[in-house]
Amino acid sequence: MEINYRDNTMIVDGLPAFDAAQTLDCGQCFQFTAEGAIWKGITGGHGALIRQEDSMLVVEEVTPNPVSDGFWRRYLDLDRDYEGIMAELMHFEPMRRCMAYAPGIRVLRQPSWETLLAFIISQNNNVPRIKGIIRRLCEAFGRPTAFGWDFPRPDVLAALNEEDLAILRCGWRAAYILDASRKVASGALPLEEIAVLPLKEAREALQTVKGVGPKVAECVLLYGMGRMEAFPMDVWMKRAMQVLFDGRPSTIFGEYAGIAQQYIFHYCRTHPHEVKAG
DNA sequence: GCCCAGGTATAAA
DNA sequence: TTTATACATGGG
Repeated sequence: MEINYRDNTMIVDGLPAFDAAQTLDCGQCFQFTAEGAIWKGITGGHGALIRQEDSMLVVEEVTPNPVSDGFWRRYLDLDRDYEGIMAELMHFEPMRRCMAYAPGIRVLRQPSWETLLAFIISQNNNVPRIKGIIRRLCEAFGRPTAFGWDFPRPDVLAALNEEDLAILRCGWRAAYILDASRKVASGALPLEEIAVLPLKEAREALQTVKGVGPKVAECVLLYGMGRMEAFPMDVWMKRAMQVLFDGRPSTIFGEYAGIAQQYIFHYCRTHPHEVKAG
């Protein structure tokens, strides 16, 4: 793999196991939309156009940040050895099926604050509607840029009340958004510090937020804190584990349980009949 | 109209 | 400790 920076563009040649559509539209993040073959999104204050040309991944930063600052390199987790991880996961037969279906999924390393809110919003919800709520959240309370609206800061949301959030049309989750915002803004929930705690302690800290249960906490750890050993579990995954893996525990996947889970999740979402049939 | 969605808080058994 | 229910909104 070779990374080159030119003006405001990062060009990655020979990146294994990456497909923009599979990675950006598999339900792990909600701020990207496709316009033709170009994926457009803003996260962490960085707006970019992402496209693939032959063996190259092209990330064009369109907000006034230097693309060479490493944000997208970290976000896309370019330095992780996916070939090695996938070789390990290949030892499990059902994993082979899942990885063969969408071999271009990489688990993103998203900003923890955005991930926390996104997965609070995601509960008992569907992906199109989650995207809509987050878009309205950014448009109403985020910082406008030349490219679009950045994600709102916790202190901005902390000063609001439930009526202010009515425009989001997010239902009862408004109270959860406010509780998370206030805990982060006040310093009661230091996300950077929580990210490096032992897994059990990190889970407990996240779950002090109203509306954050075991599932949301696990998603924040995996997608927003770089904890690849975390393992988001939900009704789909429980069923999938039973059907595909005879109910064996997630620990069989070792330190990359979360990455394995993402392949399984995407497969189950797109093959509901197979999983339901059992 | 109907079912359901990357769940959680709450109460009850 | 486990199980049942309500919860706001709207996509399909």
